[in-house]
Amino acid sequence: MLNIGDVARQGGVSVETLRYYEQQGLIETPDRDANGYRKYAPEVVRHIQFIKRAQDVGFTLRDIGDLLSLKADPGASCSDVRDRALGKLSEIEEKIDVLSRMRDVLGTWTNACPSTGPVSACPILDALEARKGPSNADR
Amino acid sequence: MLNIGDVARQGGVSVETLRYYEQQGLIETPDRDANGYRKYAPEVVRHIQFIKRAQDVGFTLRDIGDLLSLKADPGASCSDVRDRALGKLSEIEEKIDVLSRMRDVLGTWTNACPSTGPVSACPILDALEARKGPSNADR
DNA sequence: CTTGACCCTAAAGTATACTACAGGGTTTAC
DNA sequence: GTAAACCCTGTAGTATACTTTAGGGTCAAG
Repeated sequence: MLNIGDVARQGGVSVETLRYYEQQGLIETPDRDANGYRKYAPEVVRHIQFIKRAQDVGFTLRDIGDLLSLKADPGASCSDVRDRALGKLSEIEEKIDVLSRMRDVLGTWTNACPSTGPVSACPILDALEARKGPSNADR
Repeated sequence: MLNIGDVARQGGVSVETLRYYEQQGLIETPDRDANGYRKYAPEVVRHIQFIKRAQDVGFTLRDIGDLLSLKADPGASCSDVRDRALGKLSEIEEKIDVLSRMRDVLGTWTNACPSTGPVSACPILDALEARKGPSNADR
């Protein structure tokens, strides 16, 4: 059995984060020692790594809670998980699209800038001032 | 002269947003009418559109404050503005890189998923559980 | 002269994922 | 026996860009 500090070290998170995850229902409420200390089975470390890897591919803690429910539900199907992953995939692709458009516009503008001369003749500021650039349909 | 509601409508923002921008120093403090109402010159609408377009290409309000300072500073050079734009450009490219990696991983995983069968045999959950996927060097 | 639309301020709430702080027990090593 | 290192709870703070709420004046139309 591990103390919270052991789990934190092995899982690569802080003890505060562990308590936070517990509070958010992402970690099963651990048993307590006579002194009130949380006592963890070693398996919880893998559980935390699951959470961290899911974050790494873009899932929020809320998403991860869902994923964990599916994981624990014998009636759930693989396609349920796949659906979450596909949903996240399109969220990410949308973000990439938005950012790519920003990149393109900024690229155009910085190329147009001679980088010498006063701000009064700055093509970037001009572009921001005039009705140019992307619409703000998104965000 | 315009009331705040007029400016809001013409600028495509809410009156609360305008008061917020003023509080943040992004809009010059307007004169007040005898009744205490803010009175704006019509030019302020362009100013607000400047802010919104800058947001559209990824600048934060803090960034925009900087940009506005440069714009107002006769001693500032065009290259100062360009530097901000280039800095923002690399921030955006970095974000795109992170997201692209997420997309690639999620794409691989969803392709590997047969989408039938119980969660107990889900390759996506397996991938999250095992030491696979990107390191969390970023975020 | 009243009703609805508009204006004002100041403070608190929203979302996300923690981090930090205050105040206080426990355990381990020397 | 004492000091460092660890554990506990509960609350508040962080960043960003607003939105909402509470409580209260003002203006134009009928």
